[in-house]
Amino acid sequence: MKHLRLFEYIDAVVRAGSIRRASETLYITPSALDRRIQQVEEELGTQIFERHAKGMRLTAAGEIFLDYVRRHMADLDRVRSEIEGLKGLRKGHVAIVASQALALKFLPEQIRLFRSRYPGVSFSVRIADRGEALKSLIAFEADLAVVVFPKMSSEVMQLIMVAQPVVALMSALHPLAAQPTVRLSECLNYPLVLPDASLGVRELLQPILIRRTNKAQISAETNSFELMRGLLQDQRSIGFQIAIGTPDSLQESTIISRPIDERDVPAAPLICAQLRGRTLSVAAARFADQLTQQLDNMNLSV
Amino acid sequence: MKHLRLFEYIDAVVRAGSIRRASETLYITPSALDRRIQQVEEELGTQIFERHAKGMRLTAAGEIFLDYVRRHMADLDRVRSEIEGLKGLRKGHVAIVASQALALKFLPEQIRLFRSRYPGVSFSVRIADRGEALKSLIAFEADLAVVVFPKMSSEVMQLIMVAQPVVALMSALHPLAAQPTVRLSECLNYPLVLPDASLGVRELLQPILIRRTNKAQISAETNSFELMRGLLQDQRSIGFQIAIGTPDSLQESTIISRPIDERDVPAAPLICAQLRGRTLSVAAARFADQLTQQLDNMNLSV
DNA sequence: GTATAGTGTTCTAAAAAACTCAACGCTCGG
DNA sequence: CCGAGCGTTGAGTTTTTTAGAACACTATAC
Repeated sequence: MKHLRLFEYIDAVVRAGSIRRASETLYITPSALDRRIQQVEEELGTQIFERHAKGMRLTAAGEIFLDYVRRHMADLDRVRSEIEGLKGLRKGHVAIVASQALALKFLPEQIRLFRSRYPGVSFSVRIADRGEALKSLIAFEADLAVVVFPKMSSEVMQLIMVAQPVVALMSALHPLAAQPTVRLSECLNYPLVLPDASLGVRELLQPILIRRTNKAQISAETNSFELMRGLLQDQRSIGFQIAIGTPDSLQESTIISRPIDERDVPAAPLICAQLRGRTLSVAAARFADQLTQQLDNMNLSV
Repeated sequence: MKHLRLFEYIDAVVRAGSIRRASETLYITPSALDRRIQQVEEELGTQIFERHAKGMRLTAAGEIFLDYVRRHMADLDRVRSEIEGLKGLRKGHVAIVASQALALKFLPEQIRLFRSRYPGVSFSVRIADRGEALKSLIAFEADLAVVVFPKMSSEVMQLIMVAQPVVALMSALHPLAAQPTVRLSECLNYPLVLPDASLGVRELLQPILIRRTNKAQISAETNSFELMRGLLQDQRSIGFQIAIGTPDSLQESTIISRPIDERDVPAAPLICAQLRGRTLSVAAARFADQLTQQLDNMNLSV
């Protein structure tokens, strides 16, 4: 929409941190950008930005105004979506930020399912760690967050939570692959490939591993489950993941998962959340419905 | 603010009901107005207005969009107010819609009290009947409503309610003026000046009067308490009002009030309300605080 | 029926706003 | 002390918005 170009300008300047950098992403000149910001400040009767030698920082008034700007932009998206919704959700967009565990299987399946019913709805999915995911919600960059073991804040509203058991990942040719379930102590006999601190699973394992630190041999730490699966091809190493993020054993995968005995490792909370007080677009709200329903079913079957 | 001129245009067209009438209040030509509306409709991909021979009516999509427009105009007011609030509420505005009973004493006192603390805050007060008052809230024309015996809707949020006893009004020279309190049956011996159906007090009296319709002699019905007080100068007639709306007996008023026995007439609910889900401006919120506090004190002392 | 008064709309040109380009003054870090 | 980055300004250009008059349409009154 034409009339909120000004809002996009302000938002861009905040994100870029300076007029000149923002002007590049906006494809306009710094002078034009500067003038419009000055105009707003004049209309408000207050400085929105502190001018600094290396850029612009928001003032207290600017923080208030930025919040208004972002809410306003997100709200217009919702309005457009609702208007489209009058015609049966033919168009729409859902912006998701999610933990890595969901990138392999869960989200692709869910999006495929949703788009089979609503082909006109498009998706943008950003994979991020738990901290960044919630930040994205607050900055109105994402409609929904699906995150493993997040540290919740009061600004974020939890839509559903399911407990996800932690599983051990290994090559199909691994000695432990023959067992239906494994004990954590068995895993410690093999080299471990651990998720790093940015991932939720690690936070669950950490206190347990510390107690047995002399037994465990940590061969690698990574923030990429893809890399982890690659390392497991040595047929010796063992990795960890939550159940929902494991490769589908039906497909010809060389990596398999085995549940870890519940007594050894507690389940990981997986939550779906949105920004508190925000009204989601029709498309996002309906996708959230689908997610909560599917996750709920999953919860019951476990 | 410059960038929401478009919003004001749309709002004005809705209020005026036609482009030409709206263009007069906006001081622009109908053609300019028409073009910008068409531009919005093109950007939204939908008609916002139904074109009718005698004007424009909102479509379903238009209703959604108008709600967005009005919410955001009100929200910008709040944002500006909050920014001013950073400097100690030096400026601000509160728009009130209230029942007639409050126009004589209560609201003037409250506004005087508030402005003694915050001289920079201005007020606009519209006196309206119960139906119109709530409509004003919903149309974002007023921040707060103070109404006698309103029929609440789910869109409106009640901030406080106090029970207001109904009192009889009469000349200071009236036969009943000698008594500290009166019974309703005593009043029926005199000509009655009744508030009309648009006023809350009438709704309380109506079922009681119907039962004694043969005894009561109704000399006048009016929607103006001012007129009522004028009619009472005959030293015979009796009028009705809620306690908060009666003239101050300390001042040299020729009209006095006497409580009616509680067994005869139930108390009238007086409520202060705002639009549900709306965040008030700093000034309006603080005035609402004052109102609820004062009303609450009043409630305890009764 | 037909005139009429109201409506939305389109065409033109003019006014206003937004933007570009080039230059300036400033502050920081090497 | 200098250079790289920053925000800012002035003059000129482009785009957007508005004005004014004319047109097409539809209810309503006569």
